[in-house]
Amino acid sequence: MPRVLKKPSSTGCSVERALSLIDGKWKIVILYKLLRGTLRFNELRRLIPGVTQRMLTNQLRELEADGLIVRVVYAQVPPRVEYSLSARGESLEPVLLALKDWGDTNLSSIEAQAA
Amino acid sequence: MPRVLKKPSSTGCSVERALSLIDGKWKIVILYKLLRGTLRFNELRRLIPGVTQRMLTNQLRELEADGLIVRVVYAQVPPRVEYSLSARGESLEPVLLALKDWGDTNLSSIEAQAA
DNA sequence: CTGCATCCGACCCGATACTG
DNA sequence: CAGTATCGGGTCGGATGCAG
Repeated sequence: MPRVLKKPSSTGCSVERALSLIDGKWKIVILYKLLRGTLRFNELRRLIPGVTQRMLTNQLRELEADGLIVRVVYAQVPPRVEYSLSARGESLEPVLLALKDWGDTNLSSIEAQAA
Repeated sequence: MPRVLKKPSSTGCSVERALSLIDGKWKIVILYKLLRGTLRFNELRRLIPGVTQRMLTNQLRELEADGLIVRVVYAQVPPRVEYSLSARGESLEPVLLALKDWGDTNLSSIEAQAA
């Protein structure tokens, strides 16, 4: 497994470094979905149309490695894995909500213009 | 110039679509730097260590196409091009500030843990 | 159900050289 | 100063198949 340094990070300002933790095609959406509570793997998959299981796994692993989410595995058959926000992940709530508010307010006009 | 469809977008929820406007390696940082006021091309370049002029140009073009920034060219020698936030770009301020606050608060502990 | 391994194409993005 | 053009490698990410 590569799992190499994709984040040399410490490039610049705090915004830039904060960004490195949530960059990735799906991380913010995942975090946003988890705001409402714990979700299982396939529940997340259904909530995020377009994500492949490979990418979902990858992004979840990175979020876990960065301490933003918690992964709990129940040793049973069938397997059951639950993902939830860590305290640190929850601290991102203002950012996520600000982004959603902005989207709700501005997306329609922007998409209309772009078309 | 390709400038093709890199954003099929309209994939899912509002957060996801909002995200598509600010994804890209440098967009959020650029927007954040412009919060403080108008900047010229090379000023931005100096403020964002690590960005290449190619990427800076690309990201500025996309931000302009999405109506988040305004590009003003002064016909003179030497050339002078100024970038500033559009009204829509300024409306992102809560998001950008929330992200910076989060970074300031949590980055040190996260980076300590990661190490 | 929840993954991991592999193949493989697409594109991102850096380096470099050149222009008005 | 503020770009554009081109080359090329590295990575992202989709599809598929297999496993516990």
